[in-house]
Amino acid sequence: MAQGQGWSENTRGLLFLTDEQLRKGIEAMFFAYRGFTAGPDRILAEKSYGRAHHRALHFIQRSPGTTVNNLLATLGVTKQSLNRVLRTLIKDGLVLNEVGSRDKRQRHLTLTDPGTELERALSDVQRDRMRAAYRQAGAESVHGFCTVLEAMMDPELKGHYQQVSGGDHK
Amino acid sequence: MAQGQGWSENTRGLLFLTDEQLRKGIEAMFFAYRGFTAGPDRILAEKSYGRAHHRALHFIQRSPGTTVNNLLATLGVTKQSLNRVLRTLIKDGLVLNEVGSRDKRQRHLTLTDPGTELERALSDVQRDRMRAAYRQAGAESVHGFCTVLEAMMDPELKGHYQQVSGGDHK
DNA sequence: AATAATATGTCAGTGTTGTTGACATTCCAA
DNA sequence: TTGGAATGTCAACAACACTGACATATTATT
Repeated sequence: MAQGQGWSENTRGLLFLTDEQLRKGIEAMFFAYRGFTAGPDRILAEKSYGRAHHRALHFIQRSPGTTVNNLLATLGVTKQSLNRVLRTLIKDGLVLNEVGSRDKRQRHLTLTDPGTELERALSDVQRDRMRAAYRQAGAESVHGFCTVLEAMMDPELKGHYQQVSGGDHK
Repeated sequence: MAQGQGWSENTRGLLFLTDEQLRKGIEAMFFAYRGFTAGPDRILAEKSYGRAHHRALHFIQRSPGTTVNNLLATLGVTKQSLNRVLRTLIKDGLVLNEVGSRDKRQRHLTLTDPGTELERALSDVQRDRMRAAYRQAGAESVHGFCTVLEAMMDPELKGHYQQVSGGDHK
């Protein structure tokens, strides 16, 4: 259906993949990512924010009280780049910046009520689209989808992925 | 495995999806896309090109002789943005720009030998990663992966996806 | 106590990639 | 001939990434 057919395995259970099949997968990632970000992008444009703001809000929501260094590692950008985004979010009252109690060098980031609200709005449209795609594809496809995505991550990044969803960070 | 478990379907066969599961899927897309572009990005940085150049090379390779308007629709950017990228690729001798024979307003784009070579290099690292992820995940997962990605595209974009791989354009 | 390392913030400069808006040219078609 | 489509170009601007340098607390180490 998705790729026509032909995901054949050889005798050792290894997938046999033509360049053509791989290229289709590459394009699928490209086009799907466009659809994936289209909804949030529309909302962000109205408030003159960008994807960077969305990502910051998302991961602060995910790990309330996270530190700047934590965010940096997760997002994989420079501190100067993140700082520009955080500054506007703090100035606009969407993010709270509190000095750490144990280590006063650290700044703990949390969403304010308006911040939570915007994050929710962004998350809603993205989850709606995700949900629609998941339902259209079916449970088995969803499992495969996540398995491949996970295999596609940098091993280093995979840590952040697991970490954020699972236990607490230190 | 990928999402722990719990892709339950209700009596009407509809997926039951918690916000948490959907959020994980969103993060998976984010992290996976980083891994997806990491390889090409490294090569591009050396030649002081960007992702936009890669995308242009990819789709010209995919549809040799395509027109600027075709590329615009596929890439979803403005002609000014694409023009800047194409200009450098043409100037650098990676892309050939030929006036159409039937319609002389159109410019048909093809890769030169050096252009093919660079596209090949970019494509190689990306396909290698794709192949590794596919093999790690297995044939069934790959099918599900593509099914979900396709469902995630804008219906409008889905046309380009099918079109480019299948029959001729125009 | 002195020193080193860490965490954060900031300034200045640069580059890629996207956007609008305006305008010119070429050419097809009615 | 006129209208519109296809293409190219100019200027200006914004988002978001980068590097490099520097300042300031705070904590850790010696």
